[in-house]
Amino acid sequence: MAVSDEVGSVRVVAGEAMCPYRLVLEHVTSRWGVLVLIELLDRPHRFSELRRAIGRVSEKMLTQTLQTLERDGLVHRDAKPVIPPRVDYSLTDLGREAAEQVRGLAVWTEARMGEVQKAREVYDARKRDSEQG
Amino acid sequence: MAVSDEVGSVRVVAGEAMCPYRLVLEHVTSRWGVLVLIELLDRPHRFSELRRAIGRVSEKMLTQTLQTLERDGLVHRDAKPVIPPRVDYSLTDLGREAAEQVRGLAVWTEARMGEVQKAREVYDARKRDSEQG
DNA sequence: CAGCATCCCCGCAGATACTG
DNA sequence: CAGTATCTGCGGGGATGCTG
Repeated sequence: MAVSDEVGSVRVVAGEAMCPYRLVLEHVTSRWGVLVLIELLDRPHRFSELRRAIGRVSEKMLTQTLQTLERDGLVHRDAKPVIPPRVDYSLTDLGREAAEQVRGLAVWTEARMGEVQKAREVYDARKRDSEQG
Repeated sequence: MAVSDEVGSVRVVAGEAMCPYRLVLEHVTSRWGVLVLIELLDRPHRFSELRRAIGRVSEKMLTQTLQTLERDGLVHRDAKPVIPPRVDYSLTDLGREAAEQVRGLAVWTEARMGEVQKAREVYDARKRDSEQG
């Protein structure tokens, strides 16, 4: 078979076909990545602690998110060889830096959330007016 | 038709069924939202300027992102009634605050990108070893 | 408890065509 | 130029079941 027949099917993990800058940015700003980083900034967590703390995250997505962050060197995974298994996740130094940036965003969001919601109401009201009136 | 037949199809905009806090956070950390905010922090942009500046964003996604950010009161849309149409997008005061937080993340990412990539190589190498060796 | 494997849905996002 | 409208795929992500 010709090599050219293969290239079409060559596939890296979704989204990897972009510049490294955006790739890293997307990992730390990913839906669950953001929440994981913020939680871990507080203190190390076990897997199930993270699940409870974040809430409404599936096992699969949490695992996936943690693996991505670990691979990027932001999260440290400490699996203790005991029964039942116990795995602790914590931030690396690099991860702590990232998490602090993310926290800035989170703090801002919490502070301004009300204003955002008001802005939405204004926007929606205007839109209704321009459509009906 | 019974109302109960309808409820299944009742659908708000995707992802709206979550707490407002996360919702706002997801808008500003969204794939294109991040990049738009950063670009606009520099200066106001026209629609096509944004497209070029960001690169590889479809018209549709850019429009959608801008509408979301406008609705949230982060971006101001100034449509001038001229032909050909000219629309300028800029940050509101609220948007500027958000954008500055996002920029922190972007600056960090650019600075530490190299370390992240190294961490990945280490991770991948370890994984290969543990699988083969 | 912490994960992996599998199945499957639906919604994000790109492509295309059209409008003011 | 700056959008809307419509179609389509494919991959994110949830649900479930199983393993060490």
